[in-house]
Amino acid sequence: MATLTAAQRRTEARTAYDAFVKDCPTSQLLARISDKWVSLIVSALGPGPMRYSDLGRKIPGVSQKMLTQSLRSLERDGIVTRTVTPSVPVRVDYELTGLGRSLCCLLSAVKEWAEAHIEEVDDARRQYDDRAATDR
Amino acid sequence: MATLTAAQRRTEARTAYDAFVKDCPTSQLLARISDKWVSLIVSALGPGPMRYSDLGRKIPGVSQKMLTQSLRSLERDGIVTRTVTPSVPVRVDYELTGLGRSLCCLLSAVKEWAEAHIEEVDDARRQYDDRAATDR
DNA sequence: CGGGATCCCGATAGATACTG
DNA sequence: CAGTATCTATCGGGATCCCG
Repeated sequence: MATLTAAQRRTEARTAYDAFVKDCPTSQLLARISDKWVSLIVSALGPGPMRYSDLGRKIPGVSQKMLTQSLRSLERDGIVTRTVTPSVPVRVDYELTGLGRSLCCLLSAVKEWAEAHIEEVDDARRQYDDRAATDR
Repeated sequence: MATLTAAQRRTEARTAYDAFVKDCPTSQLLARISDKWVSLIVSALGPGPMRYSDLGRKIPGVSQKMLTQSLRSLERDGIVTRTVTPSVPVRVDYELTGLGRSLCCLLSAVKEWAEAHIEEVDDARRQYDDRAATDR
């Protein structure tokens, strides 16, 4: 049927596609754990439980907002536990669950990969930039 | 010196801190590869080279903009190669480099973890949400 | 026509200030 | 100490335009 405009066809395809994406929530989970802060937090919690402020200090450049937000999602996802000790002042500890520990191994591996290959990547970047500069 | 205001002291601390973060570019690299689209793209390229449009079709929900942008950074970082075949129409293939393949193993493992544990996470979410609802 | 650049806009991250 | 509130800057998504 040629009476459909290109825009209509695109909209239809998109609708069908959105339904498909909803059926496949793995993408959502992958998006969550592929988050920059999440990987840093989970790696940081690997050795053992930590307090909120310790996490903030250990993780370079995280804002309180993102720290709180990431920890909340991780708690909701059953990857960390949040333990409040009602002393004065309050003390809040975060710890990996079993699920979290199994994830920690993988994310730590990624973190170590980054540390191990940072030089190669840096070289590649310089080459790329030089090339781009001379190509004009 | 007590003549510094709290704001000044904070600014100083921040300046020193920024320098430290710049000295530690590992965070930047980790941020790059911990990106949602990057992990999907690298995993998708694992089996072999792919065309731009095939990637767009294989990866759920990626926009052209992010696809292009992510591929450019990955190319710059020496993780993928971009090969243009000047036919009509043009054909552009992307392929993992050796560096990219070493990363691919790790990211695929993360992706598989997500697929394997999606149910546990879903259960945890439901529990968390129920708890939150009844806690009021 | 495939691959990509551009513009516009809503969503989201970050900095800062404030609070139980 | 462990957050919340608020404001702004940046980023992602969608539509549109472009070029070979």
